[in-house]
Amino acid sequence: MSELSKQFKFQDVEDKWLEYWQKNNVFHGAANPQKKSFSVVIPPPNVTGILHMGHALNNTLQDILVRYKRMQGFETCWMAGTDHAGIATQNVVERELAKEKKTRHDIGREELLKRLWAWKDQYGDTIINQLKKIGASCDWPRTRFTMDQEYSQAVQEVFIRLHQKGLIYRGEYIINWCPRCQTALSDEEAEHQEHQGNLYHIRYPLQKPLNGREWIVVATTRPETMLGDTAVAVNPTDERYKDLIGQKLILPLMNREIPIIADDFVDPQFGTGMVKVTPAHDPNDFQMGRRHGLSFVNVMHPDGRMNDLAGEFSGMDRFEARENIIERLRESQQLEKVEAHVHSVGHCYRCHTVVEPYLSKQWFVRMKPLAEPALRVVQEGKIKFYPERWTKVYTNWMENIRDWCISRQIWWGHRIPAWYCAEGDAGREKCQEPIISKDRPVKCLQCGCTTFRQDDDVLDTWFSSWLWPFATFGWPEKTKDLEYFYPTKSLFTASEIIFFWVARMIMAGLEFMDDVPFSEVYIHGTVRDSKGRKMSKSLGNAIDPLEIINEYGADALRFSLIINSGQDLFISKEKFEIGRNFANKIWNASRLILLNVPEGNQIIDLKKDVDVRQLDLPSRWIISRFFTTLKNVEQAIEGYRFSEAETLIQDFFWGNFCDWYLEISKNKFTDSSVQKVALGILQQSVGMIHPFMPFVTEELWQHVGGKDQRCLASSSWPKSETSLINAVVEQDMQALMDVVAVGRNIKMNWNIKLQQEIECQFATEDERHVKLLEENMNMLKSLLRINTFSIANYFTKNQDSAVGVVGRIKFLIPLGNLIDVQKEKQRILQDIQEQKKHLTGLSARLENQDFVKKAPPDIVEKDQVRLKTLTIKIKELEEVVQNLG
RNA sequence: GGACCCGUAGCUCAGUUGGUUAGAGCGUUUCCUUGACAUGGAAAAGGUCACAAGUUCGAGUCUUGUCGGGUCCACCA
Repeated sequence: MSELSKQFKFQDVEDKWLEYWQKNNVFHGAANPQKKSFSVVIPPPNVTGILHMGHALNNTLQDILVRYKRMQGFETCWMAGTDHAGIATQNVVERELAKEKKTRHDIGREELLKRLWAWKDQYGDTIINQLKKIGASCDWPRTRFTMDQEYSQAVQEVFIRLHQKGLIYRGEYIINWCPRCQTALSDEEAEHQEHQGNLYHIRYPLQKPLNGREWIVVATTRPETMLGDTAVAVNPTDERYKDLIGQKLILPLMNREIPIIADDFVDPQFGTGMVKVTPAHDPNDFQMGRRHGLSFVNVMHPDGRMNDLAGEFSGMDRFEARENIIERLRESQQLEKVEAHVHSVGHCYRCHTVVEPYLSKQWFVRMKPLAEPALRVVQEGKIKFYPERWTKVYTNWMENIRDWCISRQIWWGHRIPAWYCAEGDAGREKCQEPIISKDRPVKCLQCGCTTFRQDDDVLDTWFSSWLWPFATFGWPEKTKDLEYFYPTKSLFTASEIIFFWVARMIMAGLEFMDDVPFSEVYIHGTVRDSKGRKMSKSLGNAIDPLEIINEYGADALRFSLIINSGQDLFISKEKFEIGRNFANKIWNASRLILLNVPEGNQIIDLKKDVDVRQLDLPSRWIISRFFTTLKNVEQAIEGYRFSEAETLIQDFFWGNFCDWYLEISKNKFTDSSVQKVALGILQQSVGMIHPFMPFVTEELWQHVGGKDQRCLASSSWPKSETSLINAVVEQDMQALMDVVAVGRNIKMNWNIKLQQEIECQFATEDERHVKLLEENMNMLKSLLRINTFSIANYFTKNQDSAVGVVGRIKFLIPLGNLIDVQKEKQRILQDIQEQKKHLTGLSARLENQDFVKKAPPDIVEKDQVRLKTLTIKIKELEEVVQNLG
């Protein structure tokens, strides 16, 4: 058998296996009626994306499940791809353009698109290649892009269908406007953050003084919008202002006459109880404007500068205008006061500029009809969230859903399939409604004109992402793959994406496929640094997964990320040692076995190829432990408890197999049954660990997996053999391990070297224990270095021995003149005291009639047994003290 | 304003439906290079389970409140 290096050199194997898996098409899945299907779609990263820890976590989780299912024999497809990420990508290319001192308007739409596609061709695969490095077993040849030809067809189809159903409309409303990106955003794309601002109290003079009042005071956080005020509102029930309703005010700085109106919306408690109404710059004011037939005065350019309707402030940036307006009001004594005021301000999720509520004509999706079925499938349990609490977040959003603004004033994206005829553009009343069509219309049915202009806007990126689970399989065509792989099984994502993507995919799936897009949604945490801050490039606290792969290996990255994953993950570089060390441990355990097992082995079936009844206790024990672990690992994976699965694996492989079984077996490798068991457990373990650490296991499989085997990635998951789980064996072995541990403790206590041989005397009243000790004395000898031993029923009086007690097994280790009798006595007396404390508690509980009567009988019985054992133990310890003299 | 999560060893976290003397990894201390591995082995120290009240025979676990930390939602002029 080939020699392994002393350490696992991940550098030597990772690329080799990536290439092998790829070449042999191991990750490809295709419609196969003979097998059950298992499919997952990747959350498509932005084409502009660079792999960060969040991606690494997200994709490792998916990969564990996908590899596990593939090994279990499912026909597996993990759909890969990227998202065109409209605003983000356009921003990147526009920044490049800016270096040439040009804007997109200088070069025009077509030229910009050319550059965008060129950028995509050059850099678009970056993240895909990075994902491959972590071992993600996606069906890579299928890799889709949300602006692929076929995918775009699906997007247009969806737009047209929804429009036909009356679920898409166009209209003038207040939307979130990013003055920097110069586009509309959806409500989800405006991130609200608490902001320490001011509440400005401003005097608006009455046209005619009334009841001694010359002015009224309004409070606002955005004084610049006052230039577009067309009314001031009070609550109709507010006694203070009843007489003012219907009066006129003179808008300061603009000298425009505006009315005082009454509206229920106004909260008399807030501010002064009088609200300035700016219908073109605030969603509430917009509603009031509609209710009261006010005019809509837009005072801002799309780039956030004040426009011609802003009078003397025209041309100023909105925040500059704010300063100037306040200054002017102060000068004219119309600024009554300024209060500090914390309120939340929306920011563009792409460039973090403060968004402006802005009046403009946009396209919207009517959401209520789509939300209702999507809500139902979750309530009925057809889709489950893990952890379950996210159900509530989802439900809450769905129940309060608002219409979705889907048009964007950028150029990178799916152009809206709406066409305007020349007559309509010229103002012809009947031709105002656009024609919805994939292709340019031939003739306007209203006026007969043949000149058309396509809508300039493109669709929100998420308007294509929400089709991902079926558009990637060829929808609207009824492809075999679509039929076979839809619906998918699981979706893995972070909580921020629930509204953007998860919720909308569910709506789209139900609307267009008449079925849920997936049945289980796993929400994982956010990766943070060791101080709990979100990892970000700008903070400079990000740990680059690729750097970790270079330094510690991909397996280490994967294993360490998952085992640390709780709600959020707090990551520092040292944490990746966990995975590196474990990979190395697996490697070296294999090395030990390979050095001792002859070449040419087959895969060992621990049930058929080994007769368990012939095996010694440690072998039966490790087999039982393996199948216990396997069962628990399976349950953990199925329950999306991946970190638990890894803990189970590590406990078994390191804590049981390496620390005990291999230690015991080291000197017994001449025994062919030991060879078989050690190799068999190793083979099965390597399979069990593969979904978590694909590289080291695949490499080892070539050495331990026998001849002519398929690669591990396409092999079978270990077969569960619960009949080989044996609780009695596990208990017996545990007792012997405890003896060893207590014995080592004694040695350590008395400064006896671990490898120094000792004598031992055992005492136990239980015949079974006597047998157990005698049969396994060889094992104890090798682990405790027992020289001679005897088994007695009673200890004779001794002056020179340390004593250990494990359950009902008691043992003496003669120490000769090494022992300090007083010290040993002291130690035991202390132990007795400790035990007595527990005894007191236990007997108090058992004397409590309420406990005896009300607690379940098995619990009471357990405690009674415990009491008995403890009593004997104390008695024996006291005996020992007496014997010490 | 509403909803949610977290608080267990110096650090990061486990702790199933309430039921032994609350666990692990890292870190710390002591010992050990004997051919699988020092990316290793052995042993040890370290906890009033944030606090308070309640339910219960029994609470880290359930309820309520308090304090501390975090997240999300909302038409917060």
